[in-house]
Amino acid sequence: MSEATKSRNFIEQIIDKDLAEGAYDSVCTRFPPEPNGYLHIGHAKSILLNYGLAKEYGGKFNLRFDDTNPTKEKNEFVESIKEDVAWLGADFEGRLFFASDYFDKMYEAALRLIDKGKAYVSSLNADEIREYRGTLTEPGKNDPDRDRPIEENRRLFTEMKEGKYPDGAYTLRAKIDMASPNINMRDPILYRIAHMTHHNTGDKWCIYPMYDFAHPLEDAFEGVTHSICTLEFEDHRPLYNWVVQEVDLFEHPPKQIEFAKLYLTNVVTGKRYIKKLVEENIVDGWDDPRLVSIAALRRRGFTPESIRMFVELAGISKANSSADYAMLEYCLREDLKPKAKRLMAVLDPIRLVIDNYPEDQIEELDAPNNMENPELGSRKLTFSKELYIEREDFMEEPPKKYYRLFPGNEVRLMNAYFVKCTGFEKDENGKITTVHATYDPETRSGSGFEGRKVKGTIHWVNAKDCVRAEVCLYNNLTDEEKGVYNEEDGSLNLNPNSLEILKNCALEKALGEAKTGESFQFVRQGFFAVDSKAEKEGRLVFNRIVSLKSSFKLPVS
RNA sequence: UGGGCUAUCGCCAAAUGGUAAGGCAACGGACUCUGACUCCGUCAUUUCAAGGUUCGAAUCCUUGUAGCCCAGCCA
Repeated sequence: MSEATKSRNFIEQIIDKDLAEGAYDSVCTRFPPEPNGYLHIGHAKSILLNYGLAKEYGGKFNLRFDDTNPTKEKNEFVESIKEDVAWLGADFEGRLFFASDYFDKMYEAALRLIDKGKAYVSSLNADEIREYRGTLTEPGKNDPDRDRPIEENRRLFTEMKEGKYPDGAYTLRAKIDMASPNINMRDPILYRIAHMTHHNTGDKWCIYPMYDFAHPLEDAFEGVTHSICTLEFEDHRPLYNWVVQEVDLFEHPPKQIEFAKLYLTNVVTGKRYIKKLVEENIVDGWDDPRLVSIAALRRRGFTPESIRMFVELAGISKANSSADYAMLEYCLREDLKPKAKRLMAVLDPIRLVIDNYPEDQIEELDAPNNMENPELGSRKLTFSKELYIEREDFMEEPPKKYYRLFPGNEVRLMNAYFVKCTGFEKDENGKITTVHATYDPETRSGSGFEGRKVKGTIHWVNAKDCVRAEVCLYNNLTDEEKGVYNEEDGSLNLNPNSLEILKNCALEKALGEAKTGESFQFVRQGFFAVDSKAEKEGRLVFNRIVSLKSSFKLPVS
C-alpha cells in the first residue's frame, strides 16, 4: 500500500480535522510518565505514538514527568525513563519538563477557581468523602462545606499551603455536581495536604495537586494540543475539559484522546506485576532479561528498531487487545537478519573425530559472516581432526526424513567439507560421546565441487580453539504458567518468563571477542546477544533473544 | 443493576452505505552450504446475535449479548 492511500488511524483523523478546521495550527504531543517504576513494552507504544505523531505533523514532542505525588516517586526512575525514551529514539529535543515545576502556576490556577466560586475547601476526612460520594448507582450528597464563603476558602487554602494543617485535615474540591452519573465529576479533590519531601521541589510544598487537576494544566502550560492517554481515562475527559475551561487561561486548550494499551500474550506485563517480581526478588532487578521492561529488552539484546516496528505493526485502536509475542519476535528477526553475523555455536556438544584427517593438521577456512549481506565481511575458521557438533545432529537410528548425521550418511560441515559417518562410541550409560567420520578433501567449501549433493548441513566448532560460554534461553509461558491475580484470596502468583541456562557451550573462536550487547545469529539456533551484566562479572554469557521460526523436530510416533 | 468504552480470521488490524485490505501465526509446495531466509499457494460468502431500513449494510435504525474501565486525599 502506498503512503498516499494508507489508511489513517483514528487519532490521525482527529488531528487532520483539527488542523483543517483551524482548532490548532501546529501539533504538540507529550509522554507523561509518573517516575514510579521502569518503562515496559506497553509504554513504548505510547512513547512512539506520541513521538511519531509529532514528527509526522512537523510538531513537537515533550517528555514530562508527572510527579505530583511525592509518596511514590524516585529519582532512580526519572533517570531510567530518560534513558529508555532516548534509547527508543523518541527525541524530545531537550524539552524535558516536570509537573512539579508548575506547582506555582497550578496554585494560582486553584486560586482562580476559588475566586470564581468553582472550588472550596472541605473539612471532610477520607472516609467521609467516600461516603458523601455515593456509589455507582446512587448519587452523592453535597459536602457540608460546599457553600463556604470565597474569602474563607481563600484563607484556608492559603493556610494549607503554609503548612498550618496536618495531612488529611483539609482538601480543596471542585464544585461540580454531586449527582453526576460520572463519579469523577462528583466534586473531585483538586489538592491534598502531604508533608513529604518531593524529589524535585524538596520541602517547598506541603500541598500537592491531584492528577485530574494537574494533568490538563500541565498540558495547557506546555501548549500541548493533543493529549494522548489510555482508555481508563475516558471517564476523566469531562473533568479534563472542565479544568481547562474553568481556569480560563488558554486560548487553544488541549484535547484528550484515548487509545487502547498494548498487552503481550504470555508474558507478565504491567508495572504493578513487574514491581512485585522485583520486590520479591523473583527476578534480579527491573532489567532482568525475563521481563519485558525496556531495560530488560535492551539487556537481552532487542533493538530499538525492532520495538518500533512491533509497535507500528500492532497498530492503534480503542479495542482492548493483546498482541502475540510471535509478532515481537518476528520484528526482531526482520531487523537482525541483515545486520547480525551468522556464526556457529554448539549448544550441546559431542565430539566428532575425522579419522582420515591428518593428526596435527590445522587448516584455515574462509567463512562469510552473512551470506545475504557481503558488507559484513568474512572470518577465518580453523579446522582440524577433532570438532564438536550438536548432539541433536547425530542419531544412531534416525527416523524417516532425518537428513543430518547417522551411520553411513554424508552431510556437509558448514563452510568446510562433506563428512561421512563411519561409527560412534558410547559411554557405560549408553550415552553417545564421540562420532567418527571420514571427510572428502574434494568437497571443501568454495571449491566449486559439484560431484554429488548432500541433503543436510550441520554446524560445528573446532575442538582445539573453541571458546566456552554460558547460554541463556528464555521461553514464554502459557497463561496458566504465568499465574497472576487470584481473586479468591487476593494474592498475586507470578512467574516471569522461564529461563534455561546451558553451561559449557562450545562457540566459534570469533565469538570470544564479542562485545557487550552485540547480536549474532547462531546457525540454526536463533539470535543471541552478549549480556552486558554477565560480562561485567567476568563471564561470557549469551542471551537468546529469539529463536528461529522452527527447527527440526522428531516426528511424533 | 448508574455512567463511559469496545466487539471484523487463532492474534493484531483496514474498510467512513458500493459488494470483507494487510501483517503475525498456521498449513501445503519450490529453492537452499542454516529443516532458517526467500519464493509461490491456502487460510472470514461474512463482520457478537436477532430483527428492520435500503437496489445495496461490517457500516444506518431497533432490541439484545459479551468484555473492559470508574466509587484513591494514586496516576
